[in-house]
Amino acid sequence: MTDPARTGPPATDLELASDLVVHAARLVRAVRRTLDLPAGVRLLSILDEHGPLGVSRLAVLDRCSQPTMSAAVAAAADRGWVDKQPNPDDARSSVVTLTRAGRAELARIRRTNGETVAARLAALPQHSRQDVATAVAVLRDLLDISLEPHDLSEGAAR
Amino acid sequence: MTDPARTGPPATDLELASDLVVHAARLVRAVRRTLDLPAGVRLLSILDEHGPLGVSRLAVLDRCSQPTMSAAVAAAADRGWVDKQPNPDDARSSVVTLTRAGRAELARIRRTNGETVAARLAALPQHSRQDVATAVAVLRDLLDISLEPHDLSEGAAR
DNA sequence: CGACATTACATAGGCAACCTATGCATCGCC
DNA sequence: GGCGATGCATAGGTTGCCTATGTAATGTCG
Repeated sequence: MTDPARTGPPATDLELASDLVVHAARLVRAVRRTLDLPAGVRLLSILDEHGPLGVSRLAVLDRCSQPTMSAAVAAAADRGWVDKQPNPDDARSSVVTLTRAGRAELARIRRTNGETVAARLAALPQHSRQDVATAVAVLRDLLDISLEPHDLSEGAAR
Repeated sequence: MTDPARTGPPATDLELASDLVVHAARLVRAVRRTLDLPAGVRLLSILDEHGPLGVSRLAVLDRCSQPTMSAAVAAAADRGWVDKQPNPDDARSSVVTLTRAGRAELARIRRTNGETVAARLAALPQHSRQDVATAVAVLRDLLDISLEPHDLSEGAAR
């Protein structure tokens, strides 16, 4: 298994953190190849989590640029997954809402992808369901703190 | 924080597995934006782990197509990170080897990326080092079993 | 109330990473 | 020697994402 020529087994915090990213990248591509992972899924996922939002705020939450999110919203709107209306309180901004069809599409993708991944996880006796939850939590929290600390956190609540 | 309109909090195995992929995708893009994550890193990482290999085998290990790996190898060879020689035992195939410079480059990227990610992880008191190790293991093992079951698993070592 | 910075979004243009399809040379085998 | 299988390269096209920039609406301030 181990090759004597390798630099060293992943042991340090640095290698661990680096490996986290590398393996995440591999997983994403592997999923994109075999399953169905359009970029718009993340948009639907955010709207499902946070409710209606404007484009810029969506971009921040997805850690992408505003033009990228504009395109994603336009594409999703074309397919009827989201509804984009001008904000009545601010003519500059929009309000993007998850439609019923979008919710169904999100559920469909979650189901298909989830089934595959869950099946593979089930074949790994060394990893409990709790381990997967831990992995998800690590990834999520890792991103949360990489945002601007004060402004974007759901301005609706206040 | 929670919005009453949302479909539901991630609870089922399916949603958990799906969220794993979505969050992984977000992390990868977030890292690509701020840090340095050229595609070739994965190639170097594989060579570091497994030692010299041919292009097709590398592609399988990285879960990418063979042409993609051919391009990655060519790019890495241009920069002196790998050495590509014809296989003396089989004129069809090549043997790609990690050079000293490639090893150094891999160490550099692991250091810079690792420092950033590790620093952010350190700012998350709710996640232990063990949690990160768990996350890495889940991602890695998840990919291991998605391969052909018998042939490619470093047939050399055993 | 008019000038000016700020904010929210759209558009233009381009690049990087991948993929499928296909061609070519070699190897294994009968 | 013919023939399928294997290893790799090339061609062509798609997706995803970025920076730079323009435009319109909003807040601010003299």
